[in-house]
Amino acid sequence: MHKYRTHNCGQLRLSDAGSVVRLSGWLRNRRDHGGVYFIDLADHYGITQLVVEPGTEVYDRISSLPKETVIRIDGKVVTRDEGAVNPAMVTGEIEVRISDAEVLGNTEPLPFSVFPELQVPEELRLTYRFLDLRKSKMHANIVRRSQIISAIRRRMVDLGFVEYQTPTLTASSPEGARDFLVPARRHPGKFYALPQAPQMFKQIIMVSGFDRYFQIAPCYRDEDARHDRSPGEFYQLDIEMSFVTQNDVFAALETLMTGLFGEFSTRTITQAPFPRITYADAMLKYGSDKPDLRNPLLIVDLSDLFAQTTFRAFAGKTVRAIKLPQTADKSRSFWDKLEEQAKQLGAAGMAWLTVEADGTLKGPVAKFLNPDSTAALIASTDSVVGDTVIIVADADKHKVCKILGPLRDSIGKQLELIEQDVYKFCWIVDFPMYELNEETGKVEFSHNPFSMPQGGLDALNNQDPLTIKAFQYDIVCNGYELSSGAIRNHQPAIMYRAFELAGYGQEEVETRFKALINALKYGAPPHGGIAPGIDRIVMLLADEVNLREVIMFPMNQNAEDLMMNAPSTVRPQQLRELHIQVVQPPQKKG
RNA sequence: GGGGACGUAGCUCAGUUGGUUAGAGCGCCGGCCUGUCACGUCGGAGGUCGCGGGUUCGAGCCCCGUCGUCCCCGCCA
Repeated sequence: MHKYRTHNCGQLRLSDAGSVVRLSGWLRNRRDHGGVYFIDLADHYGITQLVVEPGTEVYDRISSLPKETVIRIDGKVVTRDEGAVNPAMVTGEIEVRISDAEVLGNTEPLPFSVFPELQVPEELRLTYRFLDLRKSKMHANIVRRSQIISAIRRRMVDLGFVEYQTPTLTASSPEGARDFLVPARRHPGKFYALPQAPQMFKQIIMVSGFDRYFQIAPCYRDEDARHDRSPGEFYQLDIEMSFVTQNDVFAALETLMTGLFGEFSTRTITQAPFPRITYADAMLKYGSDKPDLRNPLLIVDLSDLFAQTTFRAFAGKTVRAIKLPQTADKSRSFWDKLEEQAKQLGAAGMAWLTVEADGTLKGPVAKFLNPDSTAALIASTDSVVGDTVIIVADADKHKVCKILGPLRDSIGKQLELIEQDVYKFCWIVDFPMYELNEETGKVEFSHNPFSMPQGGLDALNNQDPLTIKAFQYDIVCNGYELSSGAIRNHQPAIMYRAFELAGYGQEEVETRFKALINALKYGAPPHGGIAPGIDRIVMLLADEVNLREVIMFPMNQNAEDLMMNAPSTVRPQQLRELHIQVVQPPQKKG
């Protein structure tokens, strides 16, 4: 007999009744009935119920073991009585009568309950992650993550992609987020950087003639955390393709996503082709470049309607509205809270108007509307009796979006309008190539500087930079930006000009993006790609709100690994070897 | 860097207007129970109310500071 087990804890069935087996696992739970003692023995594969009677030597040995002790048992598989069958367990028709037992691993008192799976402070969970991961939900999430990644690889290969690896010790990238730096021992004062994404590598792979690249790529960015953004590191499904247009990239991703989400979920999934929404449209209708299309609410522009109004709060400003269907019966406090929320988002105020049975509008600003405007407002918001229209105005169009976008999300949730059990995908297209930095007044790249401007060199030479769009796109699912991507700028001449408009001279481009610009000079194919976030995909498919629930060993919000105690100080000798001297920031006075 | 919420037993939480000895459930320890599967039941141990200061006759509760966790803003080409 094997030293530890003949079967695992999820394996035994009715057909095994009568056989003598050996099992090992964690003592997850126990129930003492005086005359009979039950143990739930658990491992990666499942749970098997063990039974032992008091008065035996085995009982004395195991009846007082704490939960989560690792034990090995020998015993006979027996059929459970009809009334004792547990249909919720795959092993629920049998149990194992213990004849011998041995403790393989003792446990200290647990810092929290592994079973039942109660709520535990995040800090404790992360410190004792090995215990947290034993919980069935976490265990299932992590296994699911692995299956999803396997499926992605299989599907990518089926689509004709080949996985290539790229370095994780590379050069600091001049644009983008803060880098993680690694001191170079052999080069005092010089540093490697961990890649924020294999962006230049994957483009160079295309120049090298490999055509369809993918990689489950680790990416490192020194940014602060969000519920959908891990600090430090995360994984992207990095993709790049040669000789493609934007539609070719979309088609590949649509095939992957519908297949993948269909494989791992029973929810309804947007059918390909996914809706294409221009950036400008998305900002107007949803107040966001990552709209949650499960939310039926739309933002409507009423600026023209109020252009001539005597109401100073609206006159000459960007005025936009959301219609809240059948909300006339909402209490005053509902609207007050909503206005408070709008103010916290930066609004000067929020007006609301309810459509009355006689076709008039009721509300604090109704008096500023003549009958014609009233009718126009009702028409443009497509309102009927009992609907309420909320209105926000500001001289700054961006600000109105930043207020109404989150408000739209919040109202959708409050009114329970969010469609459940669906994955709604869309593409956001036609991102602007440049934007104006409000502080400096300078033109800057709004996204990836390597994107191909729509209209090419001609547009760069003859168009107002702020009106140039890029072949730059995002894929969005249920309000989460899964990825940005672009058709790249593969022509050095266009590249130099594009950077010139953003204030970079040719020499500067040569030094900062030396590898890429150099590669593009030696026969570069037109190419483009995208890089969906693996963690976010798994989070959506696992129906989790927080990324940490689908990552085995995540860092906390302060980018600390509480289990491994990272970051940590290092020995002085290590610093000397690396030619590093630590200068502590001045102490905050206490 | 800024804002918000939270911090009471190992865990989840309650704690009234500031008033006697700070409670409950789970877990833990001990007893009882032959069919449970979040078993039931009886009893017991377990507390610097995050920490420091202040107001007060009296602070878990009020004020100031500080630390920690999460969420948000900034940041994320």
